[in-house]
Amino acid sequence: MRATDMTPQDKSNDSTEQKIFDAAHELFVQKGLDGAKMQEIADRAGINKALLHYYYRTKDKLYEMVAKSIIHQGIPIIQKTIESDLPLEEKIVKFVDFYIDLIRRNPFIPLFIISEMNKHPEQFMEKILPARLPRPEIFLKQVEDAVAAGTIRPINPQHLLLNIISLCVFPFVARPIMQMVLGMNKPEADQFLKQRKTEVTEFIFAALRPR
Amino acid sequence: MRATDMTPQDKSNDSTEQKIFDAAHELFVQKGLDGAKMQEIADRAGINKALLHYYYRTKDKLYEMVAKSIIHQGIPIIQKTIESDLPLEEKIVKFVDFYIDLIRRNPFIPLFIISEMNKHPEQFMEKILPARLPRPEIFLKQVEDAVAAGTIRPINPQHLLLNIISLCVFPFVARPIMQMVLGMNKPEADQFLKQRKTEVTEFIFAALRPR
DNA sequence: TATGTTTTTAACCATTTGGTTAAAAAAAAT
DNA sequence: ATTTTTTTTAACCAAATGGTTAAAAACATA
Repeated sequence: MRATDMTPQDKSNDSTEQKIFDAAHELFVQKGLDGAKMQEIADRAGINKALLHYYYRTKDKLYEMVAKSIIHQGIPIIQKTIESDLPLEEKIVKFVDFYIDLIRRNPFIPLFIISEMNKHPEQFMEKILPARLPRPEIFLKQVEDAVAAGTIRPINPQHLLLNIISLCVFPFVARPIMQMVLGMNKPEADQFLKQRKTEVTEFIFAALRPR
Repeated sequence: MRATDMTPQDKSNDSTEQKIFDAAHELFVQKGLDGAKMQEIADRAGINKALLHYYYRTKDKLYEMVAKSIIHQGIPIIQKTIESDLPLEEKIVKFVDFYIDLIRRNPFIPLFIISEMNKHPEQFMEKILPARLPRPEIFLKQVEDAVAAGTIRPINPQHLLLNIISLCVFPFVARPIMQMVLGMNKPEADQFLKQRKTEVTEFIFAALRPR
């Protein structure tokens, strides 16, 4: 059984193993490895705590499987887009489109990654992060070529990639405090974040327009 | 005694109270409220655990004082710049300059805020976040006026503010994974992050240039 | 020097935590 | 129908955790 076989899903007709996984997924996302407790996971799954150990052996193993599943929900979309042969402009549009959609539906993904990556760096890097990460070489080359051809303003490709990801991710990660600073209630903030896709795309292309 | 009276500082000739605060600051930053343990804090401070309670009464109170101190290290610089009467262009340059400097020296500030804000939302919002947050009204008005005057490309002021902050903060928050995706070692990543200030400023002004 | 106050220590406490165990119950195989 | 295997239960365990207590030590004052 691999991490990709066990993902969060609909709750009806669940096996005990799936019930545990779903409960753990929710609690690890909300409270992280240290904050989520085994008894709490058992309560949420509606099972006896000893079953956690029967099916997953230790808290760490359960956590690692959940964490891998979360990573697996986020990384392939980046990979598919960044590594594709689409023309640069189309690639940027699609990346922003897909990535913001993904994060709007699953804001826990970047939140979890950032938090746990910094709280448990060794465990994260050595046990959770997949061996194969998205490779940006095609994208970087495309940016270089576009700069050389004069179709975009001169810019360091790595900084451009980082800018694109920053603009997509950060607003969702910092949502609570940004909402307060901008004086928005929840529906207003929802509406505001709905606009991110077009705002980010426009901002990036404006920034890339040759002089 | 207020949170502003107790900040992390040089370790020589410390009072016991300061030693505790410094140790707690380090450990809460590294591991968060749930991950940092009182005995661990006492060990790091080189004191007997009972003193934690003598000086700070409970873990929660110690945490809240440390958290307030961390917030206090980050927010005033935003406030001072955003709320100043500087012309818009100069305000953006100074904001990016000061803010990236602050985060480069203290990457724990946004990391702590994002992580703890999402792990303990009620405690964060009700006990830690100051009543007075930076007010963006002057900045937003300046952007509107510049758009109306045609000195910058039409853009929603709130999105612009969010874009600026995203570009400044996110690379430091996501450093470990971005470093791996971009295939950099630590010195290379340090050098790369050194360039953020000019890259971000250029990117923003390019994005704002009227058509 | 004696007294009062503050700080520190070491032992202790009740609860929580991740994990174990053996028996009972349920499911599967013969 | 019986036996074997798997799943579940409830009780238990040792260590960890945040916190308490009373006495000793250190400091300050008269």
